[in-house]
Amino acid sequence: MTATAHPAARGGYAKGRATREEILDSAMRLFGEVGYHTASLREVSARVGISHPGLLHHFASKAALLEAVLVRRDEIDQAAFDADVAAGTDFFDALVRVVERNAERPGIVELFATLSAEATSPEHPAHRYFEARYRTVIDQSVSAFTRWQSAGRLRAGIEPLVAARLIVAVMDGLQVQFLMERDGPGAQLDMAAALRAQIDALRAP
Amino acid sequence: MTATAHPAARGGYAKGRATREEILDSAMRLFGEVGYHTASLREVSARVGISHPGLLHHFASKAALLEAVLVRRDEIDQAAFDADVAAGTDFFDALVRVVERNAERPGIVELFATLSAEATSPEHPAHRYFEARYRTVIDQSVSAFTRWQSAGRLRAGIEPLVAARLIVAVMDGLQVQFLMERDGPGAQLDMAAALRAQIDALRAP
DNA sequence: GTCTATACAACGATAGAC
DNA sequence: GTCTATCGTTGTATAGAC
Repeated sequence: MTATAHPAARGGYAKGRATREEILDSAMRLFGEVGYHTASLREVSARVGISHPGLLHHFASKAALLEAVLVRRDEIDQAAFDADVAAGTDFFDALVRVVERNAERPGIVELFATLSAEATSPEHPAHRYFEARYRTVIDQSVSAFTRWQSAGRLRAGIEPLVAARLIVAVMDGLQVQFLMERDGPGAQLDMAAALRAQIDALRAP
Repeated sequence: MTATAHPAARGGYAKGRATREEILDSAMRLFGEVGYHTASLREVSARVGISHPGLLHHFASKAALLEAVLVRRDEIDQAAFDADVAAGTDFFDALVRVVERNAERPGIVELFATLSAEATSPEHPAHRYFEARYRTVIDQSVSAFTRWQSAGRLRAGIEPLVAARLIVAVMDGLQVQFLMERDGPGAQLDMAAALRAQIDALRAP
């Protein structure tokens, strides 16, 4: 089926680390395009120009490849978020900026939206990853809302934990609507604006 | 419109319908247990007691079987929702009751949460189904919030369309958190209570 | 350590017999 | 309407070239 490139065509064998990065790039792109389940290891390897057992030398399984993609993507996003917060940006403003950046990369949004739902199953290879991720984001949001509460800025009758879960739920849910309408007619959903409205709604009047 | 195309002119439907129902029952159960992708046609057919080409005689593809399951599930849910509204229940109270019922059926919640994310892709067999579903729910919510607005009950600065999208986003997002924590320690997430908090947050103070 | 080649069981789907 | 047989593709495992 595919014309497998020979090692010589790719510059020899001494490319271990570089090949790994190429695989990660290729996999992140393909997972984002067609989803994790639909993407095949043979297609990822073909795009890199190696055989699929060649890929499996760098990543022991498809699940391991997925996890590496997730960790890598998270490092990039987390770095941008941390930079914002370190620069003095308000926590929720920094969240809005994350959403703004995501709106520019539908492929990544699709990957995370699909995976966070799949990974809900305890047996899914990315389950522990997403569990930890949700715990972290919710904990940080609870802290921020608790500070609001102390300053009398949190809407009465809503606990910080519930507010935190609603914020995270809105970020997740908006992604699905954003993706669902991306090919349709009319103006596209502005996720960042909707998130701002949600933050306002949780603010004391 | 639907992809469940029957061979229009065919004689013997008498026994076919019963088998069809058995397949639908079995598929809905298995999809809910292990998810759409993990479930195999061979397993569904084995539970019914036929071969998998036998199943494919009733449903042209795995995707067509999925769509039939979704339509069937939706009819049941919609009937319960409509009954609530017909009995004079407020629109948002009826939504909360939908969520309450869902909390009793994690398998169905997982099926819908996973699929609504997957079906985001325009090529997915259930894409058109979910697109229509979202349009309907959002339209109904917009109507309800517009009535709120006329009565001065909608929080100032939030448009009915944005409020509607936030409600739907919260319902979707809470499902992911609910599923993600279902096997973990501690008390389980109360989706209905969180949805009530969200509705309160969108109410004029 | 890096990679190709090959084999395997399970999958969705199709063809044709009864 | 349901079967057996078969196809191409998938994730994965192993053997071995350099």
